[in-house]
Amino acid sequence: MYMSDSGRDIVFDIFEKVLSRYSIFKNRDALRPDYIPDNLPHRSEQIQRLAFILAPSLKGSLPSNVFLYGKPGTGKTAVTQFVLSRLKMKAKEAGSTLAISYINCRIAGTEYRVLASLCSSIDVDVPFTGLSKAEVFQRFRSGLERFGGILIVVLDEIDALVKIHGDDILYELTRIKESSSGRGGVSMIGVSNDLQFKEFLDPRVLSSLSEEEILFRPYTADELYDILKERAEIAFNENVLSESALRLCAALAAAEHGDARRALDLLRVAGEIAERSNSQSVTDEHVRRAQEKIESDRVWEAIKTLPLHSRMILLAVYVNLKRNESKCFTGEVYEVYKELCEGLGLEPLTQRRISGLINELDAMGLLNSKLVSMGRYGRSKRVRLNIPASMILQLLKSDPYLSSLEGYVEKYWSKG
DNA sequence: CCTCCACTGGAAACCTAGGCTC
DNA sequence: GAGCCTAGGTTTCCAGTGGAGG
Repeated sequence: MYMSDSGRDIVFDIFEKVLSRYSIFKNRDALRPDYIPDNLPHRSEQIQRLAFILAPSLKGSLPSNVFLYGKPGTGKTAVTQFVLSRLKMKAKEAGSTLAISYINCRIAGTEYRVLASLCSSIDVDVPFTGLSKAEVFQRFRSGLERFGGILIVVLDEIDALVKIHGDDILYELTRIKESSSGRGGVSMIGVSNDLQFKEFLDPRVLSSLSEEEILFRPYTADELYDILKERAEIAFNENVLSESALRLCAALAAAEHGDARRALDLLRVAGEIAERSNSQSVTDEHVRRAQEKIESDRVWEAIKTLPLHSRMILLAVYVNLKRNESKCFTGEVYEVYKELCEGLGLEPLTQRRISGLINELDAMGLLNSKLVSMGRYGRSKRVRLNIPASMILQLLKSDPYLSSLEGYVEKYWSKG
């Protein structure tokens, strides 16, 4: 049996400590990103407008399509969920035939999956692959006819879908209204993080989708403070959170384009750090450490989910950087990458593909690549690592497949 | 002013994995 | 089982290019 110094069971010790300790949190869930509070500060205007637009659905007539846009963490999703949950309740009371389908386009990923998820919201079964899009759409259409009520479709992060797959699906959806006979139909709420996104849309789609528009400005530091204060009262026990820590959270998040989600994350993680270090209160220091932790978690999360060849590229960049200092262009990275592949008995991808993957890693912020011209000596991307070397070590250790390269990489570890 | 390097990045073709209908 | 569909990753092909050195 594992005994602590005092001779008691270590595990019980921990459990009892947690049970007996004056805890920091009263309700940690209130700081989670999917928590929808009963009050959304500084968003009453948007809530009222959205409610006003959607209200006709209770009487069986089709609401206008709405387009919500604003930067991440400005309350678009929260306002939508807030209004829709109440709409759902009222519809039940009033006995209206109303269905709501919430789809996050970035998570759904493809047009097909968006369609499939639309189908499932009106109880139409479709396989997750295999059908032509036209077929799925046909099933959706006839399912809708059978359903006979109003379907409110929320397309969250709609910009992600359109940028990759175009606006065909939106065009088809806006046309349903015209072609379907009688009552019922589809009403769309498009939600976009990208303010310039409208330029990607076909004018016909745009005019139909944005019959109404609601703009979400970034929160100011003061507004963020109000939001945090309200949540903190639900989430934390009394006198745990210092005023200055709260201010700091608001200020840090305001500096990052007024992102409320970020602000709440900061507060939650700061609370967790405080709790773990047995502190009685959450201080500025905890908030700063939370800031660092969130950033490094974000990076590690990105690395962890990287496909094998992208990981190899990170390694190759690292090794190449150690090997010959300043010079680090696509060609050299590719040479090192091929060596690593050989070491693992792996068929290397082409340089064209690697060039593309480097661009992807750049977009994720794990690498910095810059196109430079060296005149007579050609044109290439200068690549730099944008993550701490400790992450590379962590990557090597965590991936059983790559760990066999550890010795190879370590040769260059001490250098530089 | 011209050349020519070492790539870049667009486009299309190809491959695989899944799944439909008949 | 043949013949068709799609998504997603990859390869193949190739025209295009900024600027140092001639």
